[in-house]
Amino acid sequence: MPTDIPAVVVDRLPHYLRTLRLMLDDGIEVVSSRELGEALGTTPAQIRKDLSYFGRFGKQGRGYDVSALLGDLTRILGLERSWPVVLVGVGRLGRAIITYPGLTPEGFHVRAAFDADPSIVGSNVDSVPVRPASEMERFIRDERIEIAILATPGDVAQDVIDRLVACGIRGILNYAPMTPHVPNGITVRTIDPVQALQTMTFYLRDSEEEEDLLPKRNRGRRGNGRR
Amino acid sequence: MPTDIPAVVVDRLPHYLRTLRLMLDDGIEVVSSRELGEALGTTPAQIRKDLSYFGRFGKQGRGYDVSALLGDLTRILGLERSWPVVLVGVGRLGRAIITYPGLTPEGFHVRAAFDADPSIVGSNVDSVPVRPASEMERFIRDERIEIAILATPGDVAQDVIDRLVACGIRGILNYAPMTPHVPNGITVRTIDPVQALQTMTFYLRDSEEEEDLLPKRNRGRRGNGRR
DNA sequence: CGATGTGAAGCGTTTCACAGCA
DNA sequence: TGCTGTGAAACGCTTCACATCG
Repeated sequence: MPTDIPAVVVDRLPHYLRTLRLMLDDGIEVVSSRELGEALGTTPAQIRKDLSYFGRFGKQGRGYDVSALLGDLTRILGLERSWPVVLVGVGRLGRAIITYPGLTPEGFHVRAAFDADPSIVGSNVDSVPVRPASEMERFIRDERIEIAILATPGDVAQDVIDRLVACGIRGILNYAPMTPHVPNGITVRTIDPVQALQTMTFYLRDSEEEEDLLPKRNRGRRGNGRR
Repeated sequence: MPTDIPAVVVDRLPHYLRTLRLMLDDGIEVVSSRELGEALGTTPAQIRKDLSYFGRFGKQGRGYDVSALLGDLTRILGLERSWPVVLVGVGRLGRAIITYPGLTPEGFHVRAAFDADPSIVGSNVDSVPVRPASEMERFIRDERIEIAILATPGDVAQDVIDRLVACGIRGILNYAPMTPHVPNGITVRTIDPVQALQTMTFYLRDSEEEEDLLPKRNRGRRGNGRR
């Protein structure tokens, strides 16, 4: 398996996974890169090139065996096993994340949640124990946890990130609206709905003028959001 | 203002905004591209190049006036006004989104929520009225709403997207775990924590072997997640 | 002198086009 | 014949390096 895969390629693999599962559920056994591309909104060439980074999975003249490719991608992404995670910050958002039923079926198990507020420490959220922030490092080290979900306010997020990294966390799913700084080798993904909305408004900016049917100075074609 | 801006550039502007606000709060009046780059985890060159797509905002020998640049970026992104949005799908996730206090201060106002379930139609979530899905199109058209937040189950999401697009929605913030298909000119941003986690596991995949201190065949440097 | 704005170079990703194989 | 896998071309983004100017 090649040692340097473009990050954009890795980012697309979960999409492939999801679509292949749907196809398997529909009883589709073989799929061509053209068909997969249509389902995913990409080009056949991109799918073939992406997969070629990891090996040769197709049968010429036929396409890809859905079930086999599903298995291969699952293994490539490291999803044949389950992953324990911790959550930091048990506010409104943190609770919603713990309660979200989509993580467990994908193999991500929230083992503990941490918060600085003594009034909620000791309680349970959806059977996940809330522990004091001071015990965070020990728990992560003892349980050999590598993934953390961060749902604290933005102003303490960087401190928490530094602590997480120091005790062995290697992947952080960040819900705090801030710019995370981490050393090389640590993967951070930030989920930020406001940021997403703020990029959309750029493209919507002055559309009301167009809607008013006033044929002003001809507005040039503006780039649209990808996908 | 140029008519074709790379999408990656637009995606970064909200980050710039956020950081500039923090700097303004800290009383910083002037910032150089080097300082901004450090705060953002990018290079000075990228910031200068990004900004250059929209005009000339800096003073040579000095840097950028924080407050002025903030205003310019706010205008560029179309954020000097507030944006009405609708939410579709009032399940656990939909409620969490409505309840999330971060949208309103940024100027995004959820005007109505829609759901097919008659048992919740007519209720309010955090003072947002839940209306029947059948009234969705009329409401969007009457109120001239351009942005929708989608929080339905994945299997109905594409149908909803088609309806949204048909009645004038131009930007969709998609929380459904699926691949959205939209015509050109419609902006979709998908928020998918599972996808984010699944890309992280790729980089963590076989780290336990390394941890076990068994000096196996030398493992090459593997690419890490950007940022 | 210090920092911007920007052509041009460098680099990474996507697309093309076709050889090779079932 | 049909579709994969893949070098090579095309494209787009990032980085460089410097002329320019307060």
